[in-house]
Amino acid sequence: MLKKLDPLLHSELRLAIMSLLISVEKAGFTYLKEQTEATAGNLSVQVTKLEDAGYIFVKKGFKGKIPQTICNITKKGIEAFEKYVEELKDYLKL
Amino acid sequence: MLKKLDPLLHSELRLAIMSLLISVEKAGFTYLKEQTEATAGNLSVQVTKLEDAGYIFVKKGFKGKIPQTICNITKKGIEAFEKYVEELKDYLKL
DNA sequence: TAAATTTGGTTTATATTATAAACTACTTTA
DNA sequence: TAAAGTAGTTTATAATATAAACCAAATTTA
Repeated sequence: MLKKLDPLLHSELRLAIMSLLISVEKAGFTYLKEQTEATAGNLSVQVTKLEDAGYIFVKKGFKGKIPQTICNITKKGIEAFEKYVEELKDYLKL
Repeated sequence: MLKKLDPLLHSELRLAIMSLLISVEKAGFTYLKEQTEATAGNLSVQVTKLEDAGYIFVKKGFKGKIPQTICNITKKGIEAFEKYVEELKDYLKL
């Protein structure tokens, strides 16, 4: 039987964010925006959702005088991502 | 760069339908309903969307006196599914 | 140095999508 | 023949994604 997929990860943009954070471990808002080609508004909303879920950790600071938002994936986020991948494999016949 | 995923396949229920049809080649509405555990209404809507896209072919007939809807995956559907799997692999780091 | 533009976002409104509830048409069973 | 079951569709609503509008501060330009 196919398992219910984590709806928080089964979203193109949120999955892309998580995928990037799995690789780089830490990334700025602007980097994520460039890589995903999302609008700032959409990215802001989805980052907040991932943060609320405890999948990522967001730290706000400054790079010189310019505000900077840094995102890190959490242990919980890594586990959720890995679980999602395993569940999705059944759908994809992998 | 991560590719844009086919929105028609990036839906849990539609993906489940396609996944089942890839395996069995042909399936009745009731079989799909049992396997996916979807409500009939939701299933009906999603089947129609896949049909409209040309990803599946729907044949309506009768099993005795009882109406029966049979779904088959099309060549286009198989190709779209395979493309989706390849694109998604980048997200999943597979 | 004042106005315009850019950077780095958030908030809010709207469009899209998913889902469930209500309904239809027919059949079987009590 | 009334009630319940089968096999769905249509329609209304809830959830989600996305974009547009907005904000504050910094930087560039005239």
